[in-house]
Amino acid sequence: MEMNDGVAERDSEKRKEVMRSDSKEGLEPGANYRAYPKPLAKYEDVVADPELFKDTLMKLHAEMGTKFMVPIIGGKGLDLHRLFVEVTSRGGIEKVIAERRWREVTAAFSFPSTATNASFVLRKYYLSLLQHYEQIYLFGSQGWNLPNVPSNTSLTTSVSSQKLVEPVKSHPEAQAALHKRRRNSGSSPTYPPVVGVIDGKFEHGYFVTVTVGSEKLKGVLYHISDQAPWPLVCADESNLRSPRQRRCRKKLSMLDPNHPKPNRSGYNFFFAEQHARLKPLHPGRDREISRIIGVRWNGLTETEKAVYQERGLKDKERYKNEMAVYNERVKAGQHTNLSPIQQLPVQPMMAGQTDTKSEKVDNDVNVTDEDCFSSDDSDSDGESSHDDSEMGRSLDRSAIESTCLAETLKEEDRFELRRREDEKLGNGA
DNA sequence: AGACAGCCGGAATGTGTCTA
DNA sequence: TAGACACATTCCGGCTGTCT
Repeated sequence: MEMNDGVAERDSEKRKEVMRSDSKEGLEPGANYRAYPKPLAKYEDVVADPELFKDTLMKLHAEMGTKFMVPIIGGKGLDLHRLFVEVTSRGGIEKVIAERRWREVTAAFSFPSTATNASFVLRKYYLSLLQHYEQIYLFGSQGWNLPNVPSNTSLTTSVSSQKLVEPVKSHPEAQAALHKRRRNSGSSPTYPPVVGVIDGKFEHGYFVTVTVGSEKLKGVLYHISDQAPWPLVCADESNLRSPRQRRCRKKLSMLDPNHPKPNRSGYNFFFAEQHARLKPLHPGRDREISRIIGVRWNGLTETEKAVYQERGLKDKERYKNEMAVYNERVKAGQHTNLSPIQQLPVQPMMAGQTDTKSEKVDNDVNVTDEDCFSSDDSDSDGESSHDDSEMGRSLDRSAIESTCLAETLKEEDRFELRRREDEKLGNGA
């Protein structure tokens, strides 16, 4: 087995710590609370001894009254011990899913090429056969809540235990599927508003107080990723290198619809104009269009360029003025839509899920921090490359009911109109 | 690094159907 | 009913160029 993943090991230890401390005060036994059987061995022991693993796993299923069998994949019995080791050595099922490492896990089994959906099947079996086992032996969890409890009312439980409330729904794909179904059905459940306040921070997460409707709950948001614990913060912009991180930065600038749109250069205006002209002539050949525009730009005389550069200068001036007004507003403490992080609506989320594309999917009403701040994923991020059509799709998909995003869009629309008017004025002049 | 545009293709995942 | 398979869907980075 490869427990050479020191980071994963440390993560496990930290998760255990959180679970332990949390289980003392956070996971309050309720009507749906079920205590786990005591572990019969240490995690290290079951990892080292496949027989002990099998024995303890069967006993667990017997005690919990759940069905246990060795699944057949690709004509062979699935090595559950290996599956358990592969997954837990990567930090557990949640982390594997969140970090999209199922492929790695699947690769460890050398399934025949005919088993095309092996990773999907592996995950299915892990969830049904090993998830509780993982909770007990890896995380030291002492209990869990039965499904049917509205998941959004259970942030009082630890993050890890909360994910057990509706384990299937907690996973990105399942959430995506869920959302898909919701989209198809055209209906969505309504949840009470959830507002979270960060009480404190520790190395791998935050202590939070969450108000769910009229209920005040305390809990832990645990980030198990090796990356920055709060991807939306992007505090250190010097580290913003990858496109994903760049998008975080853009996202932040997009957050506040009152933030002036950065000025565009003369070339930007030229590009937009030429693109609109060339698009019908070269459908589906955008890269070529870009290249042509570049050639054309270089072929312009200084006088011709000056026309666009003048527009660029005007836009620069516009940006300068708007920024001055904006900065004054910020100084005066007037509203920008950029809420202090402590006041952000917080979606109950599971450990390691801060970077998954689907968590907001699970939230049809409330706005998650992801909706507004995600550095990643979420096609609603308004990435330049997925502009209008993508935005429309994403709205349709997930955020149409999101107050924050809807407001943001309204503001953006207004601003866009303003921008276009400016442009017209620029053209007229 | 991000602004402008938006399609392409790979990867991951979901879903439906067929077979033993 | 589980497994295998094919197809559909979704996501996201990359690509083009130049400028600020």
